[in-house]
Amino acid sequence: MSLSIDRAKPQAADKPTLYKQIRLDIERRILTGEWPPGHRIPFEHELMALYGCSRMTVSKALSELAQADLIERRRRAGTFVRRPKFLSAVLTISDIRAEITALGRSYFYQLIKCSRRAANAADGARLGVRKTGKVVAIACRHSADGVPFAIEDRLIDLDAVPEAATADFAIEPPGTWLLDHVPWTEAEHSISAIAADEPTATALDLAIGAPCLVIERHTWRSARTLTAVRLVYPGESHKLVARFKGG
Amino acid sequence: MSLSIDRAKPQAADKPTLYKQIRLDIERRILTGEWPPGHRIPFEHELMALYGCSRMTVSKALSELAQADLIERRRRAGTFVRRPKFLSAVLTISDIRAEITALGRSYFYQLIKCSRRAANAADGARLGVRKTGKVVAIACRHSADGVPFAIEDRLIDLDAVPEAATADFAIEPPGTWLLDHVPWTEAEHSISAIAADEPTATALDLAIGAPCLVIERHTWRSARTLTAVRLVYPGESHKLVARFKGG
DNA sequence: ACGGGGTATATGTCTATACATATTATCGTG
DNA sequence: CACGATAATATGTATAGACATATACCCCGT
Repeated sequence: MSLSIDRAKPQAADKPTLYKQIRLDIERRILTGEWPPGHRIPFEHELMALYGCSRMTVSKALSELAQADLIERRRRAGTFVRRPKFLSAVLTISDIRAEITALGRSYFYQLIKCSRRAANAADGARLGVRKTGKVVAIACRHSADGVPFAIEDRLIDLDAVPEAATADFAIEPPGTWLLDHVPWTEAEHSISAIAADEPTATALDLAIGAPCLVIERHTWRSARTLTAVRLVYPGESHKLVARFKGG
Repeated sequence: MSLSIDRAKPQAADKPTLYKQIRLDIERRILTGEWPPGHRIPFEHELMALYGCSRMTVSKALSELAQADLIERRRRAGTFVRRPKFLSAVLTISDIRAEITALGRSYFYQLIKCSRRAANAADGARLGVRKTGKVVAIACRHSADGVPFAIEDRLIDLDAVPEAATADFAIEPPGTWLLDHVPWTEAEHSISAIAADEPTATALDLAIGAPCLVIERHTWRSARTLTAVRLVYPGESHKLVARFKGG
């Protein structure tokens, strides 16, 4: 087909490649609402004619949009704009040390307690494992500019992470050490608010009953529990921010 | 090439398609740590030989992994396993009505206040717009099984969402109406914990000073503010759960 | 009216090939 | 040795064609 040659030369002028143009074009129509959720977007052969390109090219554009969950493709039926299922956001919870130093504040870490022991029933329940082996239990505190920032209460399964037995958590925070040494595949976060009990209030320098933000995180490597951690932040001075952009 | 024919017949036995097998295989090696961050994965021509397929096929597998941010591809240099940037999680905040009914609980919605007015300075600051036009201000309460679940305090920019002037928020919760009628491109969430003040405590049937989880969400469509909402949940009875799985 | 079976059709996967482009490696020259 | 031109190479984009597969739809018989 000579049309492809006609377009091939001025291609140097267009910065974006053809499939990316198509992808962005469709994306724009969806995000502006021109093609609302449920709308059937043109068939591949129609888009071929529209953009004057081969089917593989429009298919590549559509496949990427499908992978990004903006559209849904159904055989024989066509391709449809997806209803934004839920309002979802990518919540980035970085390592606390990195988070504090990124803000230009001084970081101070204090190990409160660190014990290696056989897991008891409570530990087993918290890690979600039946067979109880050895664990490391750590309590520590993170401070920024001398002010308590968060307290951390962590269990590490030594059967899954034997290297943790030799790590020195008096020097390096366990979260930082784990991120650097242990690959993980899945994590689950649970966020809630509590009133500070006496030990928490003392550790965070708050009044008893003050609101605190609690993040509990459970981390696995292919169905194997690695660690469970509970982080408590002063509620009114700490915010989690998550930003989502479509596309 | 006859090799492709050799593989074509037993293909009926293999459930996953060839490129998906390749994709999963590489994904597995990355997630198990066999190929750690920074590792250069085999060149396309090596993978072609390994799996006995064409370059387009391995390219498709690698492109999807690149889109999912598991690998990074550099011309002339090769393809490399990406270092997991941060511990990030996809936080799904669904529509409250959907969230409650999905749990099999009865949903009850109550409009407390709804006024259409010219934006004052506080409204402008909250919406992040300089030029103040008209807004809709809504206060309402969501209940599950007759128990207060969350209170909502929302501003909608009528210049950006003129249809909101005619919607009846006595019948349908504003969050649900917006999700169904207004496309958005960006959202930002901020999560914190507060102590319940008097009106909050009354509305949620809590003691004054009880910890509450607060989610503030700002939604845009291409840099244009649509709505800002503040949701307050009883802190100890509500949890946000975010799950992340690699790949 | 209803259900079953066949067919048309849109997407899904794959091949072989071609040329473009970015970037590294190499080589030659001052 | 420094440095700039040049070649080599891995990925990036695009094509035309082929066959696979799921399924919406029509038609037909009951």
